[in-house]
Amino acid sequence: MFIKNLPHKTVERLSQYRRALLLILSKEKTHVFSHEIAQMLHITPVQVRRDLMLIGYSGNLRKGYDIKELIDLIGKIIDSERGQRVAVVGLGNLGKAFISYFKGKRSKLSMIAAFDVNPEKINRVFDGVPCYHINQLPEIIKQNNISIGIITVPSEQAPEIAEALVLSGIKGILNYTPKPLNVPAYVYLEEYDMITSLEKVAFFAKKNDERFK
Amino acid sequence: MFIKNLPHKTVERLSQYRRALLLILSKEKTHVFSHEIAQMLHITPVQVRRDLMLIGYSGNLRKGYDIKELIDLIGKIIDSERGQRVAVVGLGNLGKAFISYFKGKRSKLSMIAAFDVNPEKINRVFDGVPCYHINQLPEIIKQNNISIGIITVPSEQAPEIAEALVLSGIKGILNYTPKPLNVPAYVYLEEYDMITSLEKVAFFAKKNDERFK
DNA sequence: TTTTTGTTGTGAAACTTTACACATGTCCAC
DNA sequence: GTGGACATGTGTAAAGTTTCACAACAAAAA
Repeated sequence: MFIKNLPHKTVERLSQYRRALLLILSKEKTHVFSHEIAQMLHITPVQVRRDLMLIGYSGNLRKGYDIKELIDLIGKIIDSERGQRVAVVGLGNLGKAFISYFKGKRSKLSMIAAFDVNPEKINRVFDGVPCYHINQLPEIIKQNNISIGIITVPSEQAPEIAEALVLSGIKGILNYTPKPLNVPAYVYLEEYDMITSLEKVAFFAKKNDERFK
Repeated sequence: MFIKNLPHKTVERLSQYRRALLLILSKEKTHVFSHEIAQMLHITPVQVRRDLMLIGYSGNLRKGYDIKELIDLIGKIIDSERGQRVAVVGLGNLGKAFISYFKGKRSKLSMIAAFDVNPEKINRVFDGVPCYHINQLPEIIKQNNISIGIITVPSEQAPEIAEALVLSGIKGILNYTPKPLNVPAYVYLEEYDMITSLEKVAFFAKKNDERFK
């Protein structure tokens, strides 16, 4: 399913809508209003309607949106039909956290492999995900047609990991190290830095505090 | 130090500038150009200059920006003079990851406490941070004047934790659970959802892949 | 039948963030 | 000194995102 140029923020919210909707779907409740979705995510109803407009979904004027239909439509848009396989590089606390969070979430995304250098972790299975030595990365990525890589190694090693991932044919990278990475344009890169978001919270908390004093 | 309404994105970048600058500061290199900073973070030089303009910092036309001065100025703006104390609620993999990431980063932020319900973790020290039972949260938060809380508990428990944090006088919350929280306006709330960002990467990776095919 | 109520869908405005374009200034080379 | 090379600082435009305001409409109530 194709929608021309869906905004980044809308894509994020669609993922959240779907998860929220899955939680409230039941025999008794088959429809939902924009203000109900909005309330669950603490955003405005207009925002919800605008997002749904962008994906071309129409609700019922009196009953709201058909929950099941909407879940399916979001799936058609954000999921890949054939599914996508994911690997975590770096099985430290953060890598493990990701795998645990992921577990049980039914999804078109499947966590296939983890990589590390620690001999105690290699060739063992963590929460259903096998861990390999980083040397095997190209081989495993290619064999299993893994298209998404999550980098949770110490930041000094992030660039070489990214390069290895790119050379192995990865399509998207989620980088949790503070080291900004360089990848070709055909690889989608998302960077997230925990320290930065903590410093941001600290800044606005301080500011809020002054403002409300 | 006060700057009127610094944009959110600028605050995030300032935190990143500072970290990048700390890495390159040395006897030999005392100044830096906007395009050098830009290159390190993979953004445009104009963006860097605009951010520095917003915080009122002027560089030297020929030598660029004085690294040390700039680091100090950023500190004056984003740090709180008296420092801020941080606690992690939920000492699972994610909570541990946060503490480890944090360790060693000199900063005006100090990680003071962790909370959990698992008896094996309570009253032990992880990476220099003591872990308490969640029942002790209000007491410890108040006694230690902790102003920032990071929530890394299972998502069902997030709302009650948030409420406890707010009642204990917290000023900012960083929520890593997918459960959107409700907090009063005087508490700054930042939400980050790992699954959503993974689904986002998956979506744009898929799209990129189609585009470059 | 008519009015009231409450919802969706959306053009247009407002706000936020980034990029362009270029005036200004400094140093170096000649 | 005069011109060239190269930075900074910034008005303004552009792009991205959210919100306002309201038309359109369906069902229930009067």
